[in-house]
Amino acid sequence: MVRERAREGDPAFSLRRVAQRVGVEPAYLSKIERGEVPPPSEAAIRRLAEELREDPDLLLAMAGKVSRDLQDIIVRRPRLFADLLRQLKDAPEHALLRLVREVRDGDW
Amino acid sequence: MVRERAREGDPAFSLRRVAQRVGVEPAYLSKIERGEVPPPSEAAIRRLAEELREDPDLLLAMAGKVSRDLQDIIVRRPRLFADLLRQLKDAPEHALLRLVREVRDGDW
DNA sequence: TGTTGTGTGTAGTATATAGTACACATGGCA
DNA sequence: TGCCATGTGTACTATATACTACACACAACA
Repeated sequence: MVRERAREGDPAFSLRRVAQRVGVEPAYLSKIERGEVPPPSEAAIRRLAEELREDPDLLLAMAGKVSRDLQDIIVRRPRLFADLLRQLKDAPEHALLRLVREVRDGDW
Repeated sequence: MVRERAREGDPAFSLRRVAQRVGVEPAYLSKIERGEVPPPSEAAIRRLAEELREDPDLLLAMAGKVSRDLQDIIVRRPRLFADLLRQLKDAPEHALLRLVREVRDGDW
């Protein structure tokens, strides 16, 4: 579903070639793509993301996972970030975007 | 380290009694407390937290884990929350507290 | 028409995770 | 001093995770 797009016209993105570059067995990648097996490790997902030029956080999310570095951020100040996330859980998209922008630009 | 405090003077918080109520073997709880084994499952940590009247997010964090419900919040909008968390990673405590408060009070 | 590349089915495996079961030494206290 | 509760050491185990290895059917193409 992700690879297929890159594959259009480019044989370098055949399942076998990608699997080879990523370092997993073709049969395994095939099963991953069809959701026939549970998602691979974070490390494998990261290599896959790099190979497909996709956002690792996005691919990890598709696998129901959260990047270890993000988990570590939360783990260091669990109550603060737990509160924040649960409060933002159902916030509308535009509000979140604004918040991210404001925090980034430092005006808060 | 957590249980010990509750234990002061209260024999209901002996390792064996707590283990019994939480539903794990005393020997296992002993090893957990001394860090001799890897942290238990999220479910076991939650039962332990309830028994000790501690914040589950805090105990999970001590185990290097992040609550599944928080992970799910991120997984639903990975890019937004990934950005936000990484930007807030090194933010000073007071700034984070203010942000949490502002978001909670709705003035943003 | 044979070989080359494609995706996939089946079977097996190494390692990690998440514990249990039981025995043992120690200290209080009746 | 016999008993009971405490915490802990050793040995084992079931299940999940994260894959590999190999065989197979199909399509193109030289």
